[in-house]
Amino acid sequence: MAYWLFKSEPSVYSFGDLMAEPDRTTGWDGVRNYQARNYLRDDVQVGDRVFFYHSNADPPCIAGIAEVVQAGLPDPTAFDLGSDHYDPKSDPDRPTWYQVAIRAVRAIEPPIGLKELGGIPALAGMALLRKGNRLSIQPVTEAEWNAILAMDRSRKQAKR
DNA sequence: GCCAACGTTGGC
DNA sequence: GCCAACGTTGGC
Repeated sequence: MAYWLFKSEPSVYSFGDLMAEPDRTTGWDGVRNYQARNYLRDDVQVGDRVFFYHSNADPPCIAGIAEVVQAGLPDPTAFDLGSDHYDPKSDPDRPTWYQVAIRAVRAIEPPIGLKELGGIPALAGMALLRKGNRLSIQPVTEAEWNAILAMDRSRKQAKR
Protein backbone atom coordinates (compact mmCIF):
# COMPACT_ATOMS: atom_id res chain seq x y z
CA MET A 1 0.00 0.00 0.00
CA ALA A 2 1.23 3.46 -0.86
CA TYR A 3 0.36 6.97 0.26
CA TRP A 4 -0.55 10.02 -1.81
CA LEU A 5 -1.64 13.60 -1.59
CA PHE A 6 -4.28 14.88 -4.01
CA LYS A 7 -4.85 18.60 -4.35
CA SER A 8 -8.18 20.25 -5.01
CA GLU A 9 -9.43 23.79 -4.76
CA PRO A 10 -12.30 23.57 -2.28
CA SER A 11 -14.22 26.24 -4.19
CA VAL A 12 -14.28 23.75 -7.05
CA TYR A 13 -14.43 20.44 -5.18
CA SER A 14 -13.90 20.06 -1.43
CA PHE A 15 -13.50 17.14 0.94
CA GLY A 16 -17.03 17.93 2.11
CA ASP A 17 -18.21 17.47 -1.47
CA LEU A 18 -16.59 14.04 -1.50
CA MET A 19 -18.28 13.12 1.80
CA ALA A 20 -21.62 14.11 0.25
CA GLU A 21 -21.22 11.86 -2.81
CA PRO A 22 -23.17 8.61 -3.09
CA ASP A 23 -20.96 6.00 -1.38
CA ARG A 24 -18.60 8.92 -0.58
CA THR A 25 -16.90 8.09 -3.87
CA THR A 26 -15.85 10.09 -6.91
CA GLY A 27 -13.67 9.79 -9.99
CA TRP A 28 -10.55 11.95 -9.73
CA ASP A 29 -10.83 13.24 -13.28
CA GLY A 30 -9.56 16.32 -15.07
CA VAL A 31 -5.87 15.91 -14.25
CA ARG A 32 -3.95 17.41 -17.19
CA ASN A 33 -0.33 17.23 -16.17
CA TYR A 34 1.84 14.42 -17.49
CA GLN A 35 3.73 13.71 -14.30
CA ALA A 36 0.49 13.51 -12.34
CA ARG A 37 -1.02 11.43 -15.15
CA ASN A 38 1.82 8.94 -14.91
CA TYR A 39 1.14 8.46 -11.21
CA LEU A 40 -2.57 7.97 -11.84
CA ARG A 41 -2.01 5.59 -14.73
CA ASP A 42 0.90 3.56 -13.40
CA ASP A 43 1.36 3.87 -9.67
CA VAL A 44 -1.80 4.63 -7.72
CA GLN A 45 -3.33 1.29 -6.63
CA VAL A 46 -6.57 0.15 -5.06
CA GLY A 47 -6.20 0.35 -1.29
CA ASP A 48 -3.71 3.21 -1.35
CA ARG A 49 -4.39 6.03 1.08
CA VAL A 50 -4.81 9.66 0.09
CA PHE A 51 -4.56 12.96 1.91
CA PHE A 52 -7.15 15.34 0.46
CA TYR A 53 -5.46 18.74 0.28
CA HIS A 54 -7.24 22.06 -0.13
CA SER A 55 -5.19 24.38 -2.34
CA ASN A 56 -6.01 28.04 -2.90
CA ALA A 57 -7.86 27.87 0.39
CA ASP A 58 -7.69 29.95 3.56
CA PRO A 59 -5.75 28.37 5.01
CA PRO A 60 -4.40 25.78 2.58
CA CYS A 61 -4.73 22.51 4.49
CA ILE A 62 -5.13 18.76 4.63
CA ALA A 63 -8.86 18.33 5.08
CA GLY A 64 -9.40 14.60 4.99
CA ILE A 65 -8.34 11.07 4.24
CA ALA A 66 -9.58 8.97 1.33
CA GLU A 67 -8.81 5.55 -0.10
CA VAL A 68 -8.38 4.46 -3.69
CA VAL A 69 -11.21 2.16 -4.79
CA GLN A 70 -10.51 1.95 -8.54
CA ALA A 71 -7.21 2.48 -10.34
CA GLY A 72 -5.93 3.22 -13.81
CA LEU A 73 -9.17 4.18 -15.55
CA PRO A 74 -9.26 6.31 -18.72
CA ASP A 75 -10.52 9.83 -17.94
CA PRO A 76 -13.87 10.12 -19.73
CA THR A 77 -13.91 13.92 -19.48
CA ALA A 78 -11.13 13.98 -22.10
CA PHE A 79 -13.61 12.56 -24.65
CA ASP A 80 -16.49 14.81 -23.62
CA LEU A 81 -16.90 17.78 -25.95
CA GLY A 82 -18.92 19.55 -23.29
CA SER A 83 -16.27 19.18 -20.59
CA ASP A 84 -13.79 21.87 -19.58
CA HIS A 85 -11.23 19.08 -19.68
CA TYR A 86 -12.00 17.91 -23.22
CA ASP A 87 -8.85 16.99 -25.13
CA PRO A 88 -9.20 16.19 -28.84
CA LYS A 89 -5.79 14.50 -28.78
CA SER A 90 -6.98 11.80 -26.38
CA ASP A 91 -8.12 8.72 -28.32
CA PRO A 92 -10.51 6.31 -26.52
CA ASP A 93 -8.42 3.43 -27.91
CA ARG A 94 -5.23 5.00 -26.57
CA PRO A 95 -6.25 7.44 -23.86
CA THR A 96 -3.93 10.28 -22.97
CA TRP A 97 -5.47 10.96 -19.59
CA TYR A 98 -6.32 8.72 -16.67
CA GLN A 99 -8.17 8.91 -13.39
CA VAL A 100 -8.71 6.84 -10.27
CA ALA A 101 -11.74 6.63 -8.01
CA ILE A 102 -11.46 7.54 -4.35
CA ARG A 103 -13.75 7.13 -1.37
CA ALA A 104 -13.72 9.38 1.68
CA VAL A 105 -12.52 7.66 4.85
CA ARG A 106 -12.76 10.50 7.37
CA ALA A 107 -12.28 14.21 7.75
CA ILE A 108 -9.20 15.65 9.41
CA GLU A 109 -10.97 17.87 11.89
CA PRO A 110 -9.85 20.52 12.36
CA PRO A 111 -7.88 20.47 9.10
CA ILE A 112 -4.09 20.67 9.38
CA GLY A 113 -2.93 23.93 7.82
CA LEU A 114 0.06 24.27 5.55
CA LYS A 115 1.82 26.41 8.15
CA GLU A 116 1.34 23.71 10.76
CA LEU A 117 2.71 21.09 8.38
CA GLY A 118 5.75 23.28 7.85
CA GLY A 119 6.44 23.12 11.58
CA ILE A 120 6.72 19.33 11.71
CA PRO A 121 10.41 18.33 11.56
CA ALA A 122 9.63 14.93 9.98
CA LEU A 123 8.12 16.74 6.99
CA ALA A 124 11.18 18.83 6.17
CA GLY A 125 11.64 17.04 2.85
CA MET A 126 7.98 16.71 1.90
CA ALA A 127 7.19 17.57 -1.72
CA LEU A 128 4.20 19.70 -0.73
CA LEU A 129 6.41 22.02 1.30
CA ARG A 130 8.97 22.64 -1.41
CA LYS A 131 8.83 26.08 -2.89
CA GLY A 132 7.35 26.26 -6.34
CA ASN A 133 5.77 22.86 -6.07
CA ARG A 134 2.66 22.65 -8.24
CA LEU A 135 2.13 18.95 -8.78
CA SER A 136 -1.47 17.99 -8.03
CA ILE A 137 -0.77 14.29 -7.37
CA GLN A 138 2.15 13.66 -5.05
CA PRO A 139 3.60 10.57 -3.42
CA VAL A 140 3.80 10.73 0.38
CA THR A 141 6.29 8.60 2.27
CA GLU A 142 5.15 6.33 5.09
CA ALA A 143 7.15 8.45 7.55
CA GLU A 144 5.41 11.61 6.33
CA TRP A 145 2.02 9.93 6.47
CA ASN A 146 2.59 8.76 10.02
CA ALA A 147 3.92 12.13 11.16
CA ILE A 148 0.80 13.86 9.87
CA LEU A 149 -1.52 11.33 11.51
CA ALA A 150 0.44 11.78 14.75
CA MET A 151 -0.12 15.52 14.51
CA ASP A 152 -3.84 14.92 14.03
CA ARG A 153 -3.97 12.67 17.11
CA SER A 154 -1.95 14.97 19.34
CA ARG A 155 -4.22 17.93 18.53
CA LYS A 156 -7.28 15.88 19.42
CA GLN A 157 -5.71 14.92 22.76
CA ALA A 158 -4.78 18.51 23.47
CA LYS A 159 -8.39 19.48 23.04
CA ARG A 160 -9.76 17.27 25.83
C1' DG B 1 16.67 20.48 -29.91
C1' DC B 2 16.58 25.27 -28.31
C1' DC B 3 14.26 28.79 -26.18
C1' DA B 4 11.09 32.81 -25.90
C1' DA B 5 6.44 33.63 -25.12
C1' DC B 6 2.64 32.47 -22.87
C1' DG B 7 -0.53 30.12 -19.58
C1' DT B 8 -1.37 28.01 -15.04
C1' DT B 9 -0.71 27.09 -10.19
C1' DG B 10 -0.95 28.45 -5.70
C1' DG B 11 0.95 30.82 -1.53
C1' DC B 12 0.86 35.17 0.32
C1' DG C 1 -3.71 41.36 -6.92
C1' DC C 2 1.17 40.03 -7.04
C1' DC C 3 4.55 37.15 -8.44
C1' DA C 4 7.68 33.01 -8.40
C1' DA C 5 7.84 28.64 -10.28
C1' DC C 6 6.87 25.65 -13.56
C1' DG C 7 4.61 23.44 -17.82
C1' DT C 8 3.35 23.85 -22.67
C1' DT C 9 3.56 25.64 -27.27
C1' DG C 10 5.48 26.73 -31.48
C1' DG C 11 8.89 29.10 -34.50
C1' DC C 12 13.28 28.32 -36.03
